[in-house]
Amino acid sequence: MNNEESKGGVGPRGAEFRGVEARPRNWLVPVILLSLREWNSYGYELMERAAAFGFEAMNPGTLYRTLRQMEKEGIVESTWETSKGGPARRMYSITDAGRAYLDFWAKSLEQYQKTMENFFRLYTGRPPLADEERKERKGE
Amino acid sequence: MNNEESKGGVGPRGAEFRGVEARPRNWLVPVILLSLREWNSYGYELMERAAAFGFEAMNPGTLYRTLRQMEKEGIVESTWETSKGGPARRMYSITDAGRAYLDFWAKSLEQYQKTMENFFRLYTGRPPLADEERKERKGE
DNA sequence: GGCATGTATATGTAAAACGCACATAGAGTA
DNA sequence: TACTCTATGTGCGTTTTACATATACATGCC
Repeated sequence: MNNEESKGGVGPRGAEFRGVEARPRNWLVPVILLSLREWNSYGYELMERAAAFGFEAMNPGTLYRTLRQMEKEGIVESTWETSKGGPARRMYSITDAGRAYLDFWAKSLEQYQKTMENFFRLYTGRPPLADEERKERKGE
Repeated sequence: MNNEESKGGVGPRGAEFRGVEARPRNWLVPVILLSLREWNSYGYELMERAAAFGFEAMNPGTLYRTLRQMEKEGIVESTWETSKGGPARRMYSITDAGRAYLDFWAKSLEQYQKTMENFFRLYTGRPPLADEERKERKGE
């Protein structure tokens, strides 16, 4: 949130709230692994596929750095491909360790989905207390 | 993932995968705001409530620092409370800006929930390609 | 009194993740 | 030649977060 906007009292209503990014850390990793489980691919193509999972405005640097890191961890492997027309590509494929890692992510995400449902049950289900009730509770 | 474990080929199967944290960045913020929307509270109590939303092993430092940051941003406000027995508490309440912020978070989370459903549709719904098919696809 | 325990808040530091800007280069085409 | 599209990468600073540590009040117990 920007300071100049919150001063008014009501707060900002525009679309620009700072730090609201409703996806987990390293979300790119499971997305890449899921893509690679379907078919082998390379950075530039994976970037387009990632757009469908919340990475509409993806920075190339982030993707390529992530891929290198993943390879270092052994969850993907790559071969340098120079045969096709255009610039050379680094073709990636998922490893067995990568599949295990993806499974682990899936379990973790499933758990988190339940937590989010909890959140929404409280958020939508129970309306916030009226001013009077809140004031009493405050004195409590 | 640890290197020594991924060398075998199959990869680790234990519970210790590095960097898998399936909750969104700043998840603590909407959790606190939701709690404060119900009733005013203070750090120590908020910590216990956050446990129900994926913060079972919460570090106090993280929470208190987050609360201060949130106050600086104007989405919560606090008063120093010395009346009760025990150490003094900093009582927090949500502001109007905070409610707007929470609403924004909720929309963002809803969006992300759909993305996760997409993920699971691909993950569970469509089984991974068999080895033969993958090999063909690899050669393209 | 002295001491342990539970409650309550806070800082210091360092690593990891991430966004943004920028760099490099092959291939086709006008 | 110059321009564009494809393709891969590095440098750098900010933010987020985990972990360790510090402080202090209140209560009960010996």
